[in-house]
Amino acid sequence: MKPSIPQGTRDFGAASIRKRDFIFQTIRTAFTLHGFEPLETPAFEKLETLMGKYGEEGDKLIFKILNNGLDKKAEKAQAAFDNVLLGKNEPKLTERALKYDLTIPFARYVAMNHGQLAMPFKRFQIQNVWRADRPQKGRYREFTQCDADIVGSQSLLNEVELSNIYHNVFEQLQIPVSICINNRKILLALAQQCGDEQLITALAVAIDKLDKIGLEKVVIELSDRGFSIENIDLIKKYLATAQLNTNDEKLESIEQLFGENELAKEAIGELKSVLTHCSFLAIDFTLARGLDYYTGSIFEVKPTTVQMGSIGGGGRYDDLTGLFGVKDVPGVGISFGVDRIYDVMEELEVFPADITSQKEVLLINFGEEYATDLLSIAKELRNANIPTVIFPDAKKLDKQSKYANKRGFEYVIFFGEDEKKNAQVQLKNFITGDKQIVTIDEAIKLINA
RNA sequence: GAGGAUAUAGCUCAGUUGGUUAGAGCGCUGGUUUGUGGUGCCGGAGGUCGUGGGUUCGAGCCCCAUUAUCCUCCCCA
Repeated sequence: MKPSIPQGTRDFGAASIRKRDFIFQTIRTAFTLHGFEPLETPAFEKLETLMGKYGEEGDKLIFKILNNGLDKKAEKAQAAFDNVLLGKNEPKLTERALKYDLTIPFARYVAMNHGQLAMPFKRFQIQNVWRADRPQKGRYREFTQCDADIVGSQSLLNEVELSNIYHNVFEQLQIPVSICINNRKILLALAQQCGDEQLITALAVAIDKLDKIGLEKVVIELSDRGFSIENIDLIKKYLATAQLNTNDEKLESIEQLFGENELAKEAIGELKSVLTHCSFLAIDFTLARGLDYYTGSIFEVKPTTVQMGSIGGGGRYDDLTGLFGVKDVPGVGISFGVDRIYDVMEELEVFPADITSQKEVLLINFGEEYATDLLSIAKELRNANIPTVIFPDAKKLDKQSKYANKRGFEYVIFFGEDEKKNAQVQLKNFITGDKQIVTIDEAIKLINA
C-alpha cells in the first residue's frame, strides 16, 4: 500500500518541531509569568461531557469513538449510527469522543474538583484537540490549542491581564495583529430591542458575517430569518459602528443608539473599564463568536498582514460549570491557535534564524579500535552541554562527511591514527571549512565560543 | 452540508491538435583525490501516468464512474 496519513493531520519533522517549540515556549512563559498553573486532561472524554456544548454544528464535528463489542445486529447498529450522524448521543454505538476544545474539559475538571481548588483558579493548558471538519487552509483535524482561563472571579482585571498576554505574545512572535474585543451583553441588548433575547444566536450568526458578505447580504439574511423592517433598521444602525475608526467614536454612537437600556449600559461600562488599561484593544461590535457559552467580554485575534482566520479567541462565561451541576463559578479565558500562528509566522518569515541551527558535533568513526576513545570524547563534550553524535559505522570518510553536511552539524571531529598519537583531535568547522588540531578542552572552548 | 480544481519518478512539475523506447529540475546512488562534506564534471538506478471501465487501429491526453488530496462557502483555531 501507498503510505499516507489521515486527512487534516500532519507529521512534524525536526525543523517544524523546533519552530513549534519556539511558539509554545513563548506562550507558556507568558502564561507562567501571569501566574497560570499547568493542567492536562485526557485526549478523550465521555461523549455526554462534550455533546450539546458547541451548538448543533459543533456536535456534528466531534470525533466520536466507536465502542468495542458492538451489537451484532446490523439493523440496530445502523439505526444507532444514523442517530450519531444526526448529532445525537448514542450510548450503544459510541460513548467516548476526542476532545473538541480545552474549555469544556476544563469546566468538567473544575466541576469535579471545585472543592479543592484555590479560587480564583488560574490554569493554562497546551494540548491537541480534534475536529471532524473539512480541512482547508489553516484548518486541521488535529491541532493544538493553548488556553489560559481564570475561574472564580468576576473582576474585569482578568480581562485586562488576558488581553496583555495576547499583546505580549504576539509582539514577541512578531505577528502584527488586531486584538478585537466586544461584549455579548451588547448583542443581547440588541436582541432585546428586537423584542426577544432568544434572537441573539440568529443575530450573532448574521452579524458575524458582515465583513465577509457585506451589509446588503446580511440584511437579506436577517429578513430571511424573520426580522422585521424596523428591527433590521436598528441592526443597520448598529452595524454602522463598524465604519467608525476609534473606540471612542464607536462607544459614543452605541451609547446613543441604546439610550437607557440596562444591558447596553453594563456592556459599555465593562468595555470602557478594560480599555482604560488596554489601549491596544480594538472594539468590534460586529464580533459575535459562535460558542453559546460566552456571556460577557469576547475576544478575537486576527493577523493584519496575512490572509488567515482568527489565530486566537476567548471570552467570559458566567456559568460554564453550571452545565456540570456546579453553580456560580464565573470565568474568563483565551486561546491561542498554534497551528495557524505557525502558518502565519512561516508566511511572514519571522521565525528567528537560530532556532533551526543547533551547535551539534559529529565524531567521525575511524574503526572499532577507536570506540573507547570516541566514547570518552563524546562524554566530555556532552558534559560541556554540547550535543554529540558518534557516527556508528566506520564508513568511508566522505560518506561520514556527507552525513554531517546533510544533517547540518556545525562541527566535525576527526580522531584517527595521527590524532591519537598526539592526544589531540582535529576540529573542523563545517560552516567555514576551517580545520585545526587541538586538545579536547580547547575544542570545547572553541565550540562554545 | 454546497461548489470548484488537481491526480505523471522519492519531491516539485512539463508532456504541444490522441501516434513508436513518457521528460526536466531537485533528491538518491557510483566515479572524478585510496584521512574529509558543501560548488564543478561524468555515469547510474527509479514511473503498469490515482483506480476501474469505455471510445479508438492506437489513450498520460477524449468520455463515464470511483477514490484521494487541495481550495472556496458554511463554521471555526
